[in-house]
Parts: sequence; structure tokens; C-alpha cells
Amino acid sequence: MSSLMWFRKGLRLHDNPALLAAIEGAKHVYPVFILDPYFLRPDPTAPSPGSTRVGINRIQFLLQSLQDLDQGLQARGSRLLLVHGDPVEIIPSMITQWRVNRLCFERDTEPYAKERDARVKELAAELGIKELVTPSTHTLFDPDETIARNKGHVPTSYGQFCKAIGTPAEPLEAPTSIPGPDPEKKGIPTISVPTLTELGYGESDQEFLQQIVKGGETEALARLEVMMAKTDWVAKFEKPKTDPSAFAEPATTVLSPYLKFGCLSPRLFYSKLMAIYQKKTGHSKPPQSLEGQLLWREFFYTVGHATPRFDCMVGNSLCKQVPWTDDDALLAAWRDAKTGYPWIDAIMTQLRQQGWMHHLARHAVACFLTRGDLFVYWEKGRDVFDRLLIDGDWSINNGNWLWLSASAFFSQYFRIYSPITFGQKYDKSGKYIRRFLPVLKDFPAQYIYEPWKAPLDVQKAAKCVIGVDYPGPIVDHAEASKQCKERMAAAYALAKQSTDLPSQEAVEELRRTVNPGGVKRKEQYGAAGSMAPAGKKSKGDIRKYLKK
DNA sequence: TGATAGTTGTGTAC
DNA sequence: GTACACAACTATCA
Repeated sequence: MSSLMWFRKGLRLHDNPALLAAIEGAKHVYPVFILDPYFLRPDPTAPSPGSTRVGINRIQFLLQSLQDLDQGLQARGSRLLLVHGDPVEIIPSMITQWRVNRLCFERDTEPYAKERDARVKELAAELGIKELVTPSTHTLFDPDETIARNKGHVPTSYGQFCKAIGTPAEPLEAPTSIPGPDPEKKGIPTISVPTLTELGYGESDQEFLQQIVKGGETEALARLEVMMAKTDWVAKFEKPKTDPSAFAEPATTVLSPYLKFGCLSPRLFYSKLMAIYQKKTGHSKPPQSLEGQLLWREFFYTVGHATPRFDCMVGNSLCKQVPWTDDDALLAAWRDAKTGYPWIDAIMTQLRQQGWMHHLARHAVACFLTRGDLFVYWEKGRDVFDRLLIDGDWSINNGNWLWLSASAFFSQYFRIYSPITFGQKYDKSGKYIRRFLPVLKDFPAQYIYEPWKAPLDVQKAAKCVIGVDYPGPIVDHAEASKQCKERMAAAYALAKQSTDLPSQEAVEELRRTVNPGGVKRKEQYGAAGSMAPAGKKSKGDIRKYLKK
């Protein structure tokens, strides 16, 4: 028996049933990872260092994870076979050249992976693969099983989801030894894990490479150990009470990048939590507890798996159809940390430099881009996060953007985060802003969240004149958020007219009536997108959609 | 049909 | 720190 163990996510040796299946009774095991050069090659036209699709921080994290996986395999008598190319071509040629008769890989429920894996399975069957092992171990539960337990319906709320799930299986140990590849079988050139320099990244990219965690299973297990040692903190953990402005010592576990790449098994994390909860009476509970966080992940994986066009507004049965603004200038200002709201721009800078920010900080900027202020398509913001986050995860990212834009799961669109006071609540003196926007570091605390309100002599004393050294606010928050609420009310009213999704013609009509000309920018951002004031003319038309 | 809960809103009053 | 108004959504349950 010869097995091909195809690593994609699941970059770990512990709790890896696909790997254990590959080893079972095998003479040779071929552990493979396939790098797609397109995902890694520097894109000089991209808005920040990285490839077209992935920011430099996540590339670095992946390379470190592969390096660590290779070392783990070597310590067990094997090694990682790293190749460049397209899996749909490479896996079949490996099966042929290496005379493999068992193919093992962890199941992946993202749409592009489903399509790729279906194709590979088809070709493998044609080549006479005897055994195919594809366990659902990226998540605690098999999403199809959860749906079956929920009487065949996709759970569309967290509560419903929690009622449907069972108890996760216990994690498995890592293998102690792994049969190596057959040294006689060659023919497919392998490479060693490239460095960022070898991929073409240079010195100038360093500002955008401020790693807060290093990739790999070894680091994942060490970090899990450190976090779980804080048993009181674990037992009392309530996510909404953690501090989004903490940066020297993040207020949450920062285990998400390890879960994203599968360097850490969710079942191991879960079992460690349960061991602590058993010893602590009155521990916190889902949805706010750490267990609750893992279950949110499961929830979004399950809905994302079973909802066609989950990552789109149009054609997504869960998604409110909203007349968002298609304005690339607003999007670019947000993405490039130039909105003139220091709290928002500091968060976006942390994203660009570190590829990570606190969950509530993500809420603040996502709300600002969509239903709170700029009224830009949530899919555009989703793409920015998807590229830059080290923990960028298709199911969770889309789920949260649907949530934050009040397009699905969450509907209280009138609860809008203030780009001024929300941050202030946690960080009066503006330490977070000073750290990520050094241009503002000498502003007095009184003005640091609203620097445009500082008298000119104060601005000069702080060596930062608003409109010259740092932009003024892109929109007036009070005015913009009021208009956003009106537009959301109209979109919700339209949705109430029928149980079917409204037609795109109806959404277009809404755009003409409640969102004419897009979002009104403040003067220094230019007139593009200037709109008729939310004036009398459009009010009558809104009413049409507000009728119950 | 009506009451209530829902991970994580803000501003003001006490 | 907690309470409530603000304006008002949807799913769930009695």
C-alpha cells in the first residue's frame, strides 16, 4: 500500500485522521503540499505588499507553517514534498508516477475547494485509487451531519445551530513515525519551502510585515498552552468585554490564524476548554465564552457550506438586497486608512501592518464602510479583509460581513458604532491611535479622536495640520449615519413586500430614490459622489417602501 | 397574536 | 456602574 497525503489546510500532525489513515498499513506515504505561484507572486499593482490575492503577512505565516510541518515530518522519518502547480494536474500525475493506491486529504467545504476536490476525486477514481479518505476535521462537526440533525434544514441562527449539534469527538495523538516516500520513485521535482526574499519580496515591504504570531503547529501548540494556563481568564472569558484597543498584549487568544490553516485542531482546543470548565464553577457560556467563539466558527462554516452564493448579495437567499454605493474612492480611502477618522484609520493600519485586529475593531471598520457611514458594498470590504487578514477565512469572513452590514443574521441596523466614541470608551488617551498613526501622536487626548476640531494652533503644536498632514473626516458621521439608516429602512421595507428576494430592478429603483448619487463626501474629498441633499424630493419615494 | 430575546450601540440621567 | 429612551428588526415561543 502506498498513500498520498495531500495537505491543504490541516497543516498539523496532531489530531489528523487523514494522516493516520495514510499511514495505516502503508509501506510508503507521500506527504504533499502544492503551492500555486499565482497566490504567492508579488503584485506591484496591489494596494499593499503581497500577491494579488494574499497579503505579505499571511504568505509569511503559510511559509512558516510549511517549514514547521516539514520539520515535524522529518522528525518522524519522512519529509514534506513541496511542488508548484495546479493540483488538478499534479495529484493525478503523482498517483501514476508513484503508483499510489490510497489518497487522503482533509475535507474542505469552501466553494472553490469543493469544485477542485470533486475534479481530483473523479480523476483519482479513473486512475484506480482503491481508497479515498476525506474526513471532516477542519471543524468540530461535519456540517452535513449538523444539518441532518436539524431535520435537514440549514440552521440560520446561532441558537438553532447550538440546539442541533452534538458533542465533538476527542482529538487524536500525532503519529510517532511515518513511512517515508520510496526513494526509487522520482519524476516529480520538489522544492524546499521558499523564503519571502526568494518569492521576490524586499526590504521596502518590512513596514507591512509586523508579525504578531509566527506560523506553524509548534507555535500553535505553544500558544494554546500559554492561553490555557490562564485558567481563571479562560473560565471568565466574555468576548464583548475584551478590549479592542489592546495592542501590546492582545485581549483575545490570537489562535484564529492557527485554526484557519489547521495548525491547531479545533477538537484539541475544545477538549482543553472542557477540562478547564469542569474545574471551574460558574464559567462563562456560549455565545460569549471561548467555547462560544469556537461554535460561532462552526455556525458560519455550516451556513456557508449549505447556502448557495453565500459570498454574494445578489442571488443569496439569506442576504438583504440593499442599494449600496459603488464608489471606489470611498473604498480606497477606507482601505488605505485615509478616512480622517483616527479610530478607523488606526484599525485599518493595524490590519495592513499586522494582518490582525481585535474582533470589535473589525466590527467598527466594517460598520463604518457599510451600513454606518460610507454605504459601500459589504463584498468590497470582505475582499480587503480576505486579502489582508492572517486568519482570513472564507466562511467566517463572509458570515461576519453579512452580519455587520445587517444583510443576514443581524437586523438591528439602527445600532451603529460611532467612529469617535466607541474607541474612546476603551482608550481615553488614544494610545492605540498614537501607535498606529504616529502622525497624530502629539495631539492632546481631548482631540485625538476628532483632530479636525482642534484649533489651528493646537494642530501646529502637534506638528500635524488637518487637511495637510492628515485628512479631514471623509463624511460627517451624524449626517451619514442618518442617511444610512433611512436607506436601510427602505431596503428592509422592500424585503417585507414579498417572501422572495426583491428583483434587482426593484433594488435599482431603490438606489435611484433613496441613494441618488451615492454618498456625500466632505469638500476636501472632492465632489464625486455628491448627492442631492437627503432632501424633500426623495422622501415621498422612501415612504412607498416604508408602508407596512 | 403578543411578548421576549438577541454575542459586542449611543447618549443622557442618576 | 446601571437604566432607559431612542427607533424599531426578526425569530421564537407561549
